[in-house]
Amino acid sequence: MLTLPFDEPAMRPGTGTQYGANFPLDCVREIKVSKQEPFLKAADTISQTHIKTTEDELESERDEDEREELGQEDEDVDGLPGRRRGPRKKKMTKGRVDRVKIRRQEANARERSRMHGLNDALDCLRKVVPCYSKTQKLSKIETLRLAKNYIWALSEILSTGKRPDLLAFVQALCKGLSQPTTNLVAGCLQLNARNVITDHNGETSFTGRSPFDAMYPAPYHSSTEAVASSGHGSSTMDSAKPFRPFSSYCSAYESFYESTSPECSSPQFDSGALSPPINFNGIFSLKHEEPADYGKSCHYGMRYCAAVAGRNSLGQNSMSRGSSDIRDIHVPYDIHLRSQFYPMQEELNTPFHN
DNA sequence: TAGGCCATCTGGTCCT
DNA sequence: AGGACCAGATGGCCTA
Repeated sequence: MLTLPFDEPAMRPGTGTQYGANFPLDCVREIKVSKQEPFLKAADTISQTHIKTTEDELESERDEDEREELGQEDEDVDGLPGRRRGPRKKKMTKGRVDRVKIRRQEANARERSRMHGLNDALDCLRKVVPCYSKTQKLSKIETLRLAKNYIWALSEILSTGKRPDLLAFVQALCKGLSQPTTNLVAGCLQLNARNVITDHNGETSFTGRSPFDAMYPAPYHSSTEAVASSGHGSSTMDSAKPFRPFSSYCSAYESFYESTSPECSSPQFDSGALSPPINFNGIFSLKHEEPADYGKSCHYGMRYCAAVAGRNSLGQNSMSRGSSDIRDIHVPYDIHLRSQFYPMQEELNTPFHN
């Protein structure tokens, strides 16, 4: 018989709600110990403790099943031997029931593992779209929508080579997002969230006094102030703190287009007291600071930077504004510093290559 | 308390 | 046969 029968307390429904009613607690302990492929281990545990240790017993049960199929099942349900139609249905002996249960648990473990992999990938995606926060994560669907909008918006910038309207950029990001997420993104980008409204069709619209006022509602606002002025609750304000503030996008944006915004040219900004974490989501970055997950994001960014670096002499600050040729787009950030990281690149990308 | 989001289980389908 | 993938069902948690 099985070493851990299903009528054991550990296997009863309700004893391990996090891992499902039928998931053995021993496996849970192993799962918590091992972060890598936890549920494969769990499946192994099931396999080894339930299958390998009872191999002989199962073998004998298999023989028993075969005997039943060959012999006893000749007497069909009607009690009329030799008169059965359709595929012969195997009788569910206790051994077969147990094996089905084990297979089901293994499949559940694989499914959990698969979903965890999917969630991990989604977490990676959250880190490379605007508005990343460890404390207040975007939902799955909003992450996908924001990523789609972000790709679209960046593609527009690259294809046109023109300075896009900043508000339009944010509106493009928020298109199709729920109002709470729109508020969140607007807060992250230090826009007045009240001015970016999502209608029933998911279209974003501007309702502020003027685009300039919406972007720069005060001589200089910290991220929390900007969001607080939106009147959309302190939760957004508090949660905005760990976000990358828009000044990071703003500075990259301005460096890209050789112009300044009132916000970023403010004395406080210049003083460095509010030195922004410079990251354009791994695509552009300045030299000030590397995010904690730089190694992950640069996997995406470096490839792009390398492509640009191969065509342009980095360090030049000229840009042919309005050019539609991507080769003419100059990225004036310290990408050359990034190129110094090339020896590290393989190391950084190792997890991805594995 | 309703609704949103999520993790998990489960059975079906497809592919190797 | 077994694994991957998918979608529906279900229950828990959280928030407005």
